[in-house]
Amino acid sequence: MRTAGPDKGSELTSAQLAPVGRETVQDRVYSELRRALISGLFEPSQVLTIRGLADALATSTMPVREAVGRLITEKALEALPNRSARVPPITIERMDDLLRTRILIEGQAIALATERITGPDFARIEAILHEWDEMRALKQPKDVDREVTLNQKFHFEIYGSCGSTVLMPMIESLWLQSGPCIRVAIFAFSEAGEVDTAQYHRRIVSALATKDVDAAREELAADISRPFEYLRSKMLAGENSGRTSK
Amino acid sequence: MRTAGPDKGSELTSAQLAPVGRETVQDRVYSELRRALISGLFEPSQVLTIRGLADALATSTMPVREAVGRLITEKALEALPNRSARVPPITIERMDDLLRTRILIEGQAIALATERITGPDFARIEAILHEWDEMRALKQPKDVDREVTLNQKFHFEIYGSCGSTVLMPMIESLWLQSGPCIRVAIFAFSEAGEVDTAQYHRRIVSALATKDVDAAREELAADISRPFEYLRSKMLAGENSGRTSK
DNA sequence: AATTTTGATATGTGATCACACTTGCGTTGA
DNA sequence: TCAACGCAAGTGTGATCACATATCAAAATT
Repeated sequence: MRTAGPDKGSELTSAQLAPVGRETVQDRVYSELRRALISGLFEPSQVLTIRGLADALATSTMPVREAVGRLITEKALEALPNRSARVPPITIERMDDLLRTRILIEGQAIALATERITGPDFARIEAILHEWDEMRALKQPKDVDREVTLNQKFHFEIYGSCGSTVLMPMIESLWLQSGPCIRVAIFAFSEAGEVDTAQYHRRIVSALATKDVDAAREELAADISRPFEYLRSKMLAGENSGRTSK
Repeated sequence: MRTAGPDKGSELTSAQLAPVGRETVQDRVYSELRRALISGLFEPSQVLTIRGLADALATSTMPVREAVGRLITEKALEALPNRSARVPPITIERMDDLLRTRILIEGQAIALATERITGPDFARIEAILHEWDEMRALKQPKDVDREVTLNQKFHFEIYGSCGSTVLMPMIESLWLQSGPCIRVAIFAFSEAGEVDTAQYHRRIVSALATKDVDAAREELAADISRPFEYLRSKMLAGENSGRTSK
């Protein structure tokens, strides 16, 4: 038997060989679509067809349709009456709804994390912030993808310390839903004078370090709100001129 | 064309015929499994096989596997390393986690609903409470299924008034996850001297009627907590004797 | 010329088949 | 007698096919 269980007295120990852990095609498709959605690769209101995605991902329709179905149940995609799927359109109401809920839930997560976070967690967080500083030091043309990824890693490193297996999937779902908005906002940020995101993150870390629950909630809310508020004002400004997502 | 769109000048208007809205087999399977889970038809730690469910539902494996996949993503089922699915086991930690999160989110929902709820909503809620009274008046052998269903209808009638399309799916997911626990608790309630659930519900309605947000949160939390606290004490009592779900 | 009809293309859904892996039981060996 | 081996049944996964429906464009009719 070649299972991961420890073989009692012979040939190989788990110290030498790590279990390889098979990953299904469906999981890869699901992860890839998740990544694309959080990074905002798909634009709001864009229609996604199963066969189209299958071709793009170089696989058959089977894993894609199951992944799309899963994404629809967590509201990362929207089911059209035709049974097709599209990435949900952006409306002001939906953005307000998302922001309000994210502050509630991620605020709770960081409150729990404040009381549980330990040294190694801080080390990992500092590593992420350091990576951010390096990126900014280079002053290269804004790498939005990298920025989005680092921002995500920073937040989830904190949330992961909250110790709640119920909150985590909810937060992931919320990020999935707000992914498209965020991308648009960050692009806008990059165009209109750079605001230092790392500064907001450092204030969050400070609150965590002093175990100040209320401050952590506050700073986190400020960090989350920023892109939403910016996008909100931008949408309100160009409301009666631009197309508001057909 | 036989679409649902209004035909301009001829035969039938939508006033006469309502769109039938085709329902796929997959949707029916999904709904049925949801219902079964919320009602607690499956016991914790029970393993569900795709072919087994397909046979029980008299369909092929295809709709079942997609429905099961969706239920796994919303944590209503759990993916085993064998790639099979089982209903998640009950642990004290998980129950506490679920309860805490439910109070947070459903509390927010009822807070929003308090400020938006209108006359017709109250009428529907009263109808549900009335139905409950009728059921109890008959003093028939406790119809646990009916009780679970009415309790669900009552809560979701309220939450539906919160106006948040982001909160609603989360609440549904939470109910899906706590379904098995609740069922066990309600059974225990029915055995050990009846506590009047309707009384708790009436207090919630009172708070809603007077638009007292804090009171509504409070009463709702009390209503939600009851079965969890009961089950918690019961599990702690029989901890070192019974099997704690392998 | 405008509208309706009709046909082709595309898409989602469900069923069936093939394959890899796991699991369990029966057999065989020491 | 007991352990190891091996075969068989069961299970999830992915591909392909068949079918109903939706969508769009061209063509025919009014």
